[in-house]
Amino acid sequence: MSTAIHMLDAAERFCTERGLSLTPMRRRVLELLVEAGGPVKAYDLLSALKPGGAAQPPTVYRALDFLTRAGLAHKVEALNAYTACLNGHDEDDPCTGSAELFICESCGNVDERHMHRAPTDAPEGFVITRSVVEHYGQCVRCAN
Amino acid sequence: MSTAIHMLDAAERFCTERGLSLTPMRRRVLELLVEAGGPVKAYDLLSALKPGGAAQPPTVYRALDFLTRAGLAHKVEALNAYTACLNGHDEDDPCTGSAELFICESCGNVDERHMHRAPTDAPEGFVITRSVVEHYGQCVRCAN
DNA sequence: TCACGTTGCGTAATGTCATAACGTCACCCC
DNA sequence: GGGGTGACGTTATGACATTACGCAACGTGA
Repeated sequence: MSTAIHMLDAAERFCTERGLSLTPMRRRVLELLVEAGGPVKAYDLLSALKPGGAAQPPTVYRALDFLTRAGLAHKVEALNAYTACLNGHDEDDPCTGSAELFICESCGNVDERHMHRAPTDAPEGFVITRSVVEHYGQCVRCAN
Repeated sequence: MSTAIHMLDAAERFCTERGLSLTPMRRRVLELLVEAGGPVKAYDLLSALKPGGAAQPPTVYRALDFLTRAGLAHKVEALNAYTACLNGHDEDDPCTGSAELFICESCGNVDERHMHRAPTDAPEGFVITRSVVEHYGQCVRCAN
């Protein structure tokens, strides 16, 4: 799958440009997320990392923390899982950290939109710093 | 606070009308959520229930499951916490289960809007069954 | 009236998700 | 070459949630 390689290369460039260090461990975790193509649990990543050095929880959580801070991955709150950011990080469209996720409960696929719109019906004067928006249902393939 | 009592009475009527049984345990948990006026952790509810019979996790989780299914409470996914549904359940505006939450990170207050709008930018043909929408930031009082 | 299914809750144990606290190593930089 | 910093290993623990089993209360229909 060349798209996966492309995404990793893009991530590499993305980090270099910003002085972030995409270490082997972080790159490996991102690679696993990209390969999965959907939400992955932290402990599943942990298992996947094992063959080649016994990894402990903090290792993978630190990597996930870096990736989510950098905008290269998102946490799926309602699943306690993590997914690679689908955005091309090689364009001038860096991920802001507030993505709108569409999660298919049948095939596990995740589609991602970046929120351009602010909620029109926010309480008077409420200042939003972070949003969690996750839609669950069925993608077009599974709905039929 | 008479609003709390009003909310519990409304919940009582809401359940009666629908053949749901708001048992003492469920009522007590809802009461604690209403009193808190913001997100509460399951284990905090558990502690609050203790004096008067040692409660175990399943007890409170069962009550929360009932309340969320009935639409009387919501889970705040990003906090692993629960909050009473602010909607008046005595009007013809039953909670659909998909609320949009505005959570103040300073004072912990939660404001709630019901989503009337569907996302305009959903993937082609995606059928949404459930949405999680949580905005974090500062309410108008804390922002100043 | 009694057998039977259903519902709600008690209880013990366990599973799952995440972090704290500490040490070490490599690197950079003056 | 001392000192700060960042990344990661390691051990232990904390925080959140569920499984599995049992029993009592209640309603229903034979």
